[in-house]
Amino acid sequence: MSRVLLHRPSIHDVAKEAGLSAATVSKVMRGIGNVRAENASRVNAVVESMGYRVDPVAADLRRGTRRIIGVVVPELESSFFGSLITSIESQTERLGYTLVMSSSRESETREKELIQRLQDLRVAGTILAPVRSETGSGAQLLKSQQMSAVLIDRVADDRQLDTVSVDNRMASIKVAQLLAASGHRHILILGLDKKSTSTRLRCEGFVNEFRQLQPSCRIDEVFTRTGLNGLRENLSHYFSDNRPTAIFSLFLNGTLLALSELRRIDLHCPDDISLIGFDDSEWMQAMHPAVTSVVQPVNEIAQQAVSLLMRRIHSGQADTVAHEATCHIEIRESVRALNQTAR
Amino acid sequence: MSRVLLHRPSIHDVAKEAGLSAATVSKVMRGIGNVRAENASRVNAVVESMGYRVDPVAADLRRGTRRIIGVVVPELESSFFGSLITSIESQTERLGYTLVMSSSRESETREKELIQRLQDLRVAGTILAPVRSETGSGAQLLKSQQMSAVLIDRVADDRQLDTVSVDNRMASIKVAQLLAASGHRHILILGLDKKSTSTRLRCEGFVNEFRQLQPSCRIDEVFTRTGLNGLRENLSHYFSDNRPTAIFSLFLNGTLLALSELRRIDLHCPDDISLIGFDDSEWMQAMHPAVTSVVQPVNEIAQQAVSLLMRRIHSGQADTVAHEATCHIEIRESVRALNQTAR
DNA sequence: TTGAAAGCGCTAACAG
DNA sequence: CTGTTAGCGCTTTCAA
Repeated sequence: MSRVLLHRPSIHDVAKEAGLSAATVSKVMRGIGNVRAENASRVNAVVESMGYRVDPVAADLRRGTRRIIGVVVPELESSFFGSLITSIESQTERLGYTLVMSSSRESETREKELIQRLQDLRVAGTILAPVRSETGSGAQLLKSQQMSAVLIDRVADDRQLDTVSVDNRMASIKVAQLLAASGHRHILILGLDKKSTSTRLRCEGFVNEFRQLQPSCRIDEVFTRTGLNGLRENLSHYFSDNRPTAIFSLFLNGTLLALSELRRIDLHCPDDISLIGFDDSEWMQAMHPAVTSVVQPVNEIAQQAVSLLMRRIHSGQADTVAHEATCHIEIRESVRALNQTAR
Repeated sequence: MSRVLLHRPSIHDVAKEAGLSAATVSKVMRGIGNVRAENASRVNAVVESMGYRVDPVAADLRRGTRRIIGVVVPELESSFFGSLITSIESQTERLGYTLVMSSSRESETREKELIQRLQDLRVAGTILAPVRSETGSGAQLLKSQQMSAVLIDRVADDRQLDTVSVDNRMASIKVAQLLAASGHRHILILGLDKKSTSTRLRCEGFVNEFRQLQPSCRIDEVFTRTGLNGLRENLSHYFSDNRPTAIFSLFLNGTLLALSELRRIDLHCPDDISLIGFDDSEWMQAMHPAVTSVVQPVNEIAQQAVSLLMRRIHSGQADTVAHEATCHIEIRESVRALNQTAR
């Protein structure tokens, strides 16, 4: 005897059709409370036939909670943040949260607006990967609004917010050890602007360790403030007078650029020069030579971020933790020992 | 005289504090209706001092609308979908919508679940970039639930849903024209599996046009069903007996792979062989040689998708449109004319 | 085991 | 111009 509904059925429509109350239907939907088996199955039948589905927004409103988590990243064009978000998504949806993610496009102003919007949405929690400029004004807002939040990736020490980052220094130390053990003495470090904390840590970690392992070493640095093309020019110029035996790139496109420049000046990798760089990419294993890289543990970062966020959401006050995930080096063909002697 | 509130202030808290009604505050917040200037500024003052912000979720509930748009893409790891989403985001947020995006991770099952979840959320509209398998079951769900939706990217003809795709055939025709005009006769086409519609169109478009322009041509094809590494093997094997004068890659990583393989067998690009490929990437212009590529108009796709979706949301019934955006070729150094004669 | 009533935070209709 | 009333769709007492 069901009338045709113009709009989607509400819990009351179901209740009416089943000859029960909305409260009972609600209990059945959530699988809790004591409902007579007979009534429960009647409700289920009606739900089925009407195609009823609980409106999570209305449910949240009533409950006074929002099963939403906000994520703000500086960009979505790179595979790093792409896979990070993908991983965060699978963590959070398992917990029943909906993700609202957006890109600040490296704009600090936009970052703040986005956080404000998340705050307006009354999200349960926020995961923020700050913009490069790192003045931390987004984080500031998170704190002043007392939002449950965790900072990831480009993270300055923070005493009020949980943070998850990668142990950049240790990763670079491992690179230094690898190259030193392979007999390299003359290294080129390739990077973009030197301002960001992670770049600085990667640089420092390498230089300190390498100098210690190979006191008679030479470490050159090629940086730029004018993007990839600027870096290419500097690199080109550098290679006109210099022949390091290994290149350590601090970011993905630097590795690609190095590959291209080596080609141009006809230096063979790894025969003439070794190459290792931060960030792994799908094509690296299919390349010739397959490229050795420092891989950031994206899943661990995501998993830690989500679990810290959950802790923060549920336990409110708690001591802040700063998790540092460990990178590992994916050894492939592009790094080779200098002197094939011995053994 | 304001008490300290434990929770965030509601519109009633503001009303009470301002000595007015919630309805009046609501009018002020939305900047509509007639409110005495004096009262309006009092409301604004209180709003300011209490830090009040409208709860868009509650507002939507009451209004019976959801200012949410759902987006489902097959993956977020590639820069294509990353920038597509970034572009969609800036379009939709200008219109006051919040984006809920997620990755189906190339899983058809997951795609359906995600759409179902968007339906549960009562989203105003959905933008779907279907998974590669293209059986269209996600699209089917969209239709059967009568959701406002538009399909993008990998799109089969659809009579019930608006679609936005790229004119793959025409793009490949342009590539054929470029290579033919440059005197090439022996071409290698590089691709992943040949099942997907866009791959097929790209292939067909090129082959037909090229054969017509250069009747005495030879077109080889190297594909694979075993990922990038499989493609590399096939490519390697191919080059042991063949020397085309140009390579046309149907996807981004293919271009990279070709570059690497050319390096391995010491063929110089573009002196010995020309290279052009689908999808543009930041590094291409910084490479040596800078890589000529077919660039998909991401912004146009996003803009069309959003405007078609809005039309669908607001005008409900309307004839379905299938928009095809035009690719352009970014000419750089990797393609060169064969015979530098004449002129 | 069930349902009536209240109300999450907001907006819309309408009477004053 | 303003306030009262009545919900949006749901969950949660709490009395029956």
